[in-house]
Amino acid sequence: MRRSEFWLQALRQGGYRLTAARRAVVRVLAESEHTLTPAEIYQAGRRFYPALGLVSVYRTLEKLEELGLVQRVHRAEGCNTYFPSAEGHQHVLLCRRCQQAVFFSGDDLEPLVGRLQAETGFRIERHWLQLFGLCSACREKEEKDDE
Amino acid sequence: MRRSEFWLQALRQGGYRLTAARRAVVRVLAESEHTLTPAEIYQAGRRFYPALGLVSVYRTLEKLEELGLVQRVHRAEGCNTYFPSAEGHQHVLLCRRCQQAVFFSGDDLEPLVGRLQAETGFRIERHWLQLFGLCSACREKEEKDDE
DNA sequence: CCCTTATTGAAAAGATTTTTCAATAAGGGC
DNA sequence: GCCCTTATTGAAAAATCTTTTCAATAAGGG
Ligand SMILES: [Mn+2]
Ligand SMILES: [Mn+2]
Ligand SMILES: [Zn+2]
Ligand SMILES: [Zn+2]
Repeated sequence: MRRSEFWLQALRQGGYRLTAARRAVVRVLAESEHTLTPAEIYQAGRRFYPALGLVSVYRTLEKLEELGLVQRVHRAEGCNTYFPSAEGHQHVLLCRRCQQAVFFSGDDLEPLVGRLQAETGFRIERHWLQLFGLCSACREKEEKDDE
Repeated sequence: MRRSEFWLQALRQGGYRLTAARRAVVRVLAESEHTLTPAEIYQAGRRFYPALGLVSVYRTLEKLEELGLVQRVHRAEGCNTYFPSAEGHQHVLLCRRCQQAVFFSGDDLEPLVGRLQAETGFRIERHWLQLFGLCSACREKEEKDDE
């Protein structure tokens, strides 16, 4: 099943109605390979549903986040971009130029977490890990710019 | 040398004047063990210098960040808290209840980064790592609340 | 002790997000 | 299919947070 269909179904099961506004937001974000701001989702969404309001973008994001389907992605330049949530324990690798986002897994923080719990007395409950760099397409473009 | 003295000296060397507003911000943030918002710095700063303006807090944070002395700390509840910068390669462990922040080092992400560069074609340049939990004091308080 | 000018706080402006509200339409029950 | 209830909508207003403007002030080199 496509991710957007799954999201629509999850919204329904969460007791929410399926509206044109929600369909537009889901269509834009569920299939995106890039993190998107509310304003970007709004712009893109209006191509599918021109009456879409920015308020409904915010409201739909809120519901998708609550259902665990969407996550907020923070960056140095701004903390209001959104992306489909990881499935299972994954984090994102982000291109600083084009905002492409790729999931990865396999961080092995257990030893570190264990050691720090012992040393600091904290009970460690969660962690954020994000990797930043340049995707291969942007690396080529950047080299071209340097000439 | 105390961290606040060092910061004042660094501001001077950066070509900035030492004013009462800057001294107040430095005094509050340099010795803090907790991440602080601009509004919290403003409130605390006014106890040392009642004429302090919120604008000067923002402007001082901007300079301290530019000099690499202060870093912004992001959390789920908000992305506008500040804390002294790590020295060398360190990250922070944060208490979700009292905002206490503790530096740590020793994350070993090299193997992961190497593997992902090969797999994805990204050139990975930096990473964010933050650990969240409960400090020991807050753990006790939370247990008491549960009774 | 000047003099230049960086810096200040207050107020205004900008940017982003949330709330309010009357109109609309989703979708369960018939 | 057709109601009827009420969740949802978009526009406008309000609330928040941050930045800019500006005339007054004070830092600090000479
Ligand atoms: Mn992990
Ligand atoms: Mn690290
Ligand atoms: Zn890229
Ligand atoms: Zn704590």
